[in-house]
Formats: sequence, C-alpha cells, structure tokens
Amino acid sequence: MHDLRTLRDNLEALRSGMRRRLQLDALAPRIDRAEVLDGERRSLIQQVEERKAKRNAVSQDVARLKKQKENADDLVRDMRALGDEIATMEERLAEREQELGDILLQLPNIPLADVPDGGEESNRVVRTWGEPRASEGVRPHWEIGEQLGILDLAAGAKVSGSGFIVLRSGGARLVRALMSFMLDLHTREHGYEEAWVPFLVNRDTMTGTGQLPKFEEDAYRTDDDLFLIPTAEVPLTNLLRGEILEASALPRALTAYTPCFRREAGAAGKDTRGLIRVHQFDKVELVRFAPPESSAEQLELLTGHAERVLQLLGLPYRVLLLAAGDTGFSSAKTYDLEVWAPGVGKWLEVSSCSNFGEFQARRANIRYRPAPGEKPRFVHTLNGSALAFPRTIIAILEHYQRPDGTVTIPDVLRPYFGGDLLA
RNA sequence: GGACAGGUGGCAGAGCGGUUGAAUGCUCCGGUCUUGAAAACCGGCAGACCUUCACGGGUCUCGUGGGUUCGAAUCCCACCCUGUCCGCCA
Repeated sequence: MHDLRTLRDNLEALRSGMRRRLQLDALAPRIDRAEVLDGERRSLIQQVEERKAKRNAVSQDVARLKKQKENADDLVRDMRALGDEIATMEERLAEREQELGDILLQLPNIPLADVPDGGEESNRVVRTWGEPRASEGVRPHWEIGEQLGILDLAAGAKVSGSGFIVLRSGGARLVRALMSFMLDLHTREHGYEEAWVPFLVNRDTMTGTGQLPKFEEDAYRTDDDLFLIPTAEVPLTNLLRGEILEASALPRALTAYTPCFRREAGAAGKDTRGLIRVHQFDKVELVRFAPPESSAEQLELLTGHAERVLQLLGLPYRVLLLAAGDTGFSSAKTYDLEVWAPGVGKWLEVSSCSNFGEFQARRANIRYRPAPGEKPRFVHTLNGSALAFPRTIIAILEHYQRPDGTVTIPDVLRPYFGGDLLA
C-alpha cells in the first residue's frame, strides 16, 4: 500500500466507524500500532529529507570546485559519511512503512451511516417483488435437473471433483442464453460497455479490489503466481488501475461475463447441495466508477439494473440491506438480492450490489480530476452481480416447474434459448 | 522457449555522470488580435510524499528493484513489459 497519507485519514474514521462492527476489539490495537508507526515514519522522513537536501546542495559545490580545478576532498569525505547515515535511516524507514502497509491492507472498509448496526440477524428486507411460489409439490432442482438430463453432478465430480458440475444439452444452452440475455440487457438498455477480460490475474490486481492479502486462501492460485478470478469485478475494476479519469468520463459503467472460481474453504456441508454452492460458476457482473457525491444514488441505480434481470425473468425476489457485521471486507454498503427457490424452500443470494466508496480506488489508485487543473481525487467504485447463473438456474427450474417435471422457459429467454420448454 | 531491438512528460521525440523534472514539436487550457472562426502571438499544462495558518520550503519519480558514486534519466546487475524474427500451437 503506497498511499499512506490518505489511508491515515481513515484511521480516525475506522476508530469511530468500527464501533458499528462486531470485530472492533480485534481492530483497535492494530489501529493504535498503525498510528505509532505513522508518527515514526514521518519523523524519519523529515530527518532523511533534511540530509538529502544538504547532500544535494553540497554536490553542487563539489561540481563547481572540480570545474575550477580546486580540491573538494573534504566535502566528498563529509558527504560519504552523510550518505551512510541516510542509508541506515532509510532502512529503518522502510521497515516502518512495510509494517504500516501490512496493517492498513488488513483494515476493512467503514460502513456508511445508513447501514444498520449488528450482524446477520440485523439485515433488513427493504422490498420484495413478485409472489413467492408455495413449496408444496415442487421438487428441488437437483432432482429435476438430473431427471431432465441437463444437470450431471456425478460427471462434474469425476472430471474435477466435488463442487464442480456439468450441464448438458438444454442446461448448457440455458447458460448460453442467460449470458447473451443479461449482456444484451445491460449494454442496450442500461448503458454498460461490454468487456471480455482475462480469467487469470496477477497479485497487484487481486490486491487492488481487496481479495488480497486477507483472503488469499479463498482463491485458486497457479504456480506462476496468477489467480483464477473469484468474480469479474476483479479484472473489470482493475482495468482502470493507476489511471486519472476526466470528470466528464464519469460515471463509467462496465459489464462482463466471466466464470468465477472460489475455493469455498470451510463451506463444505452447508447449503452445498446441487447448484447452490460450487467452485466454478458463471456470472455477469456490473461495475461502475462514480464521483463521491453520486455514489449513493449510483448504488440504487446499479441495484435496479440487477433487479431488472430478475423482473424480466419473472422470478420473485427480495432485497436485503446488509447490517454492518454482515457487510463484506471491502464494502461500505451492500444490498443482497435473494431469489425465491420453492424447491429447496429458501431465499438464495443471486446478486450482491455494493458501494465500496474510495476503498478500492485507494488500493488500485483510481482517480479522477474534478475540473481541469484541479488535484485528482479518488473515485468511488461499485459493483454487483447481474446475475450469478447457478442460483438463477435453480430458481428457473423450481419456479417454472410443471407437475410433469418439465420446465417452462421464461419469455425473455426463449429467443436466446431457442425454445419454450425444458423437457 | 530461442535471438535481437527497445522502454523518457497526454502523444511524438532529444538528452557528454554534475542547476535536466527533464530540450523541441504536437495536443490541451487561458489570454491578445478578429464581427466570428482559423492563423499568428503571449502565458500555462505531471504526480506523490514531508513541512507551513498561509506565502512558501524540501524530498522523490525518466519500466521495476538493487548496485557503483560526493552526485545517476545517463554506468553495472536482476526482473517485468513491448516490438521483430525463429520455434511451438487453439
């Protein structure tokens, strides 16, 4: 983490903001330590730069003397000693900055003021859309899927292992249909630019969006230190890493389909049946970059874009405002979209729409210039799934299930799917 | 994977180890002139960090990291990236 000064501005906010979180006790000592380190760091910088200024000035003198063929040995000897002094101080400085950076990268984002206190139990349902179908007589998707020959869990286990699935014939075609339908909707009606991005990314990219260093064990990593993306948010947001955008270029909206890879360490056995939780799944993602003053409304807009997918598919869902303790590490405010799956009798998260404030922009150094000539400021980043495929497929298989076990294809998907029935 | 070539400011493109954070041109911004525009002319135009109430002062950055040196864009080493050719290949 390089932007230590601006990060330091966050320390006070974290101090107060973390009261809203459950893990405050664990964070407080680290914040205190960071402040000590920062004080030492600045003191060292002052001392080092003072000496460097001296050395620069004397070096000019040396040059002048040599030009005039005069002896400068005394000055050179003094500067050699000063150089050694600078070197040891810089060594100490580097140690402080290393430790400080490590701490700062581990500090979570601060929830916005309108995020409820408390943990998962304090999540708030802000609205519900559609009529949830009664569960009576509806079979879970894994039964229907296997019966229709579109879902092959055994094949996935054989080819790769538990947590990997194979979709066949109509199931595979359904994936292709969802991909095109969602991308067309977002590019044609919601104004997103479509991108096709790498599925393997480097360490800097993973750090920029907040997956690293804290969550390295959640990601698949290759021998040459590349990571399989857990979401398209990672490559999409990092497309603008290190850039300074013109104010007129905001808000910027990007969308992409990608597969997503998650190790889901520790999740075994819990809600993992069928398609509910898998190591590789498909998703269309929305990412927005906005000026700070409009990010709140941009989150509502983006969430609306994700909801629109569910509405067009005719799938009943509800919108949850996550409480502080349930909000992710990088997020300042998150809405979860949960679709109703009558076969498994549960609301399933199909989208998570978040406002990250400056959190990711600081790490990835994404800024914009409010007006020509003004200093660059950090943008706010937002993103949301729209939508994740497996649970959307679950909802389709269960919500549109007919008594004979066949499944009606939602109207909007029929042109893409090339039919109106899964049978 | 192998062999060469190269990585300098928004772009193009200079740069004998010593006022080079960086010539020059273009773009862009402001101004003069003009009925308006163009042209011409004048001026401005990187970022980060430390410090200051402020004016200002200071440090760093010429792909990245290390080294040599009193002093590095300039010399040495490693790595990364780009281009060209060869090999391989969807």
